[in-house]
Amino acid sequence: MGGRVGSRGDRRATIQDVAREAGITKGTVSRALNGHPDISDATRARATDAAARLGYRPLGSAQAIRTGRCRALGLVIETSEHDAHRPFLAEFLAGLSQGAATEGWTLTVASASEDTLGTYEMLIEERKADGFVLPRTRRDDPRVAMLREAGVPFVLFGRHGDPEGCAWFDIDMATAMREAVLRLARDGHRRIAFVGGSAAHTYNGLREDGIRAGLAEAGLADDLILHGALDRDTGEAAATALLDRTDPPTAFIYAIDLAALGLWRAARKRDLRIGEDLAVIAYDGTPEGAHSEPPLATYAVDHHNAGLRLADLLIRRIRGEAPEDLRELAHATYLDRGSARASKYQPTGGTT
Amino acid sequence: MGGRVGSRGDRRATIQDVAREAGITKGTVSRALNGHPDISDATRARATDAAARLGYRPLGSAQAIRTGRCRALGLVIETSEHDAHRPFLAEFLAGLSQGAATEGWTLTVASASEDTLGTYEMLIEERKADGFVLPRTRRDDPRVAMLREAGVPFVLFGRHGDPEGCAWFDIDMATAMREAVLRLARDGHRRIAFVGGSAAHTYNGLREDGIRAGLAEAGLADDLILHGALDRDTGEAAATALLDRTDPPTAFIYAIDLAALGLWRAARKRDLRIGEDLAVIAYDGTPEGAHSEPPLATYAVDHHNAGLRLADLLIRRIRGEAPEDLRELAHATYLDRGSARASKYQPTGGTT
DNA sequence: TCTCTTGCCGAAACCGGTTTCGGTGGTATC
DNA sequence: GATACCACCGAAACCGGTTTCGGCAAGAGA
Repeated sequence: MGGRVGSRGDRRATIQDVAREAGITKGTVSRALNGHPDISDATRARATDAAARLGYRPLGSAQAIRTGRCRALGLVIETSEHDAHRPFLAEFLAGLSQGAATEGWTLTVASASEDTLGTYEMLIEERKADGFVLPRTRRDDPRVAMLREAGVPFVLFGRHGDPEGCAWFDIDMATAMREAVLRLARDGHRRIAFVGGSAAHTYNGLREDGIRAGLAEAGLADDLILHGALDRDTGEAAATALLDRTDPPTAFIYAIDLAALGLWRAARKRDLRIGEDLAVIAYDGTPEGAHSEPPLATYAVDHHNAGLRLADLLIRRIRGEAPEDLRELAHATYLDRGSARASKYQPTGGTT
Repeated sequence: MGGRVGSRGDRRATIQDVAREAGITKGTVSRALNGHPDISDATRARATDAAARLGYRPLGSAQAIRTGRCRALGLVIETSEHDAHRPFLAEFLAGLSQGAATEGWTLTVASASEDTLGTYEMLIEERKADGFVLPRTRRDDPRVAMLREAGVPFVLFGRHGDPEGCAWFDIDMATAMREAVLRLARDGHRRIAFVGGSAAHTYNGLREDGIRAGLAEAGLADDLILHGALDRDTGEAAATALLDRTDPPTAFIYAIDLAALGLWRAARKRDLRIGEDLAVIAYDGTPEGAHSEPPLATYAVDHHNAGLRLADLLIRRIRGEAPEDLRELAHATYLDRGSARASKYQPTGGTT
């Protein structure tokens, strides 16, 4: 069915077959196909033609043993992490492997529950990956230190405290959060709370920075800032703490969608209605947000694209480009949904 | 830092180094380490000792070129699939790669948006995987036909219409669904609906079989069966259609959690309350189900364990065990939550 | 016309393993 | 005591590529 034109039975074509077909030696075929300069155009054409005729594709492991490159990107998923990133994993993986595939690379996935660094070391030692994508970067990330010292290429999804030697792709989340503040302030809110996530991760500081910038720009107080809300339960707890203050917020910004959904429960217990008494905007773009009542306004991240870009950046890093040239910042897109409004505070509605 | 004891500088130890260290030839080391019978115990001990001293680990790609095995499991995720399985992907992947790791294998992930079979063929052609895990099996699955013909080992997560030559791991979902029917019937429900998912996939028929068995056992009619509910919207549509009948159901069983959540909206529009006027049980165990009001009763699947088992089965399949010996059926665990009750129909409550 | 480059390619070594083949020494058999 | 057999290991081929090295022929310069 496939229609392979193997020179001999059903075996896959080897470089020897190509050499025979083209009437040159296998060494020459190798150099021709890999673009070495000391091959004439005519010979190169004969090699590529013969390769195409036979459907030749070099065997990755065979090249790996000489070149030391296996043309695979590594990704280690940490099962101990809180699962805020779970919903995106499929999109992200698809983007990564698709980006790798366009260059003929593959994606090697490993998981680590405890000894994360050991997992990386094993993959390096056994040459299962030429470089790594590091998701969920921490402010001071041990993986960065380790890979830096080992001289193994890597690219961050997120940023790092010390960007020296780091290539990265990230979302301009500070701008998004600043925008969120200004958006709510424009609607008349004067008491805007921010509920952050994990303090150890870089995203949290960056989002807080944006919040503080927005608050300053709007001339509002920054006394309603909390952290540590990672899921629905902790998000509810944070909301409860804030709503119980003497001068409670009328609007919330959450660093994480899933945590924001905890506000619904906290609000119900106090007979406050989101979209009327309270406004809330979050960040991530998880599918669940679209199904709450009212739906959750959020800054959505395109994780498929993130995977695509990270694969490209990492491959270029492995090929030797300078990390300083491999840094990209993309934007989150605002999904304007019901939860962002609080009719009590709308210009058309009640008082300020 | 790592403390490798490489015989020469920082280079990783090769089989030559081990041979030198043990005072035997590299061929003998290879045979000793791979358990060939024609090696004396004494020599084998010297080889393993030397290997341990040097921290030797064979280079996968080097073995691959001779043995034809790369010691990697392949997984192709189809991005075009509806995203009912997304929430589990992280757990599932973790299980798979962990299961692979225990045998020293790795997991190669690729994605396919259109040409799924082509993706498999490419991975086979380039020997990026020794076998495949096929998730979301269809009743008549083209991947099975292709891999069967190509002679490439595979293992199904789910079952197949023609089990010939198929190894698989699956959940005994028929029993779960049958139990669900009996559970609801015991609570006094006489009108029990079943809302299935994708008819092309095997899971749907198996779940329907269980439902019908349960209905027959309870002596109830099977006129409330619908299919095609894959997400919240289609789940709501199915619920609407059923509730609008002249003799509507008082209890629902959904084949998919996510679809079951669509019942909440349909019920609200009719002023029916789940946990009071209506009972619902679903299947999957998605995290979202725990946060609805009332929480969704469901048969939860341990996807991490599924990954673990599938990795083990596939590796054994690749090593040559007969597919008939590589079939496992696990059980879903019932999460008894609020949505399963309908106080109107409880023995303590109203009439039958 | 002769030498010196230079472009281009073949031959062979090499990468790190696995596998085949043959030979050695020791023990059992006649 | 000669032969057959067996357990065991060294030597070398092999897997499918890449890379080094050297030589040949053509063109440039004297």
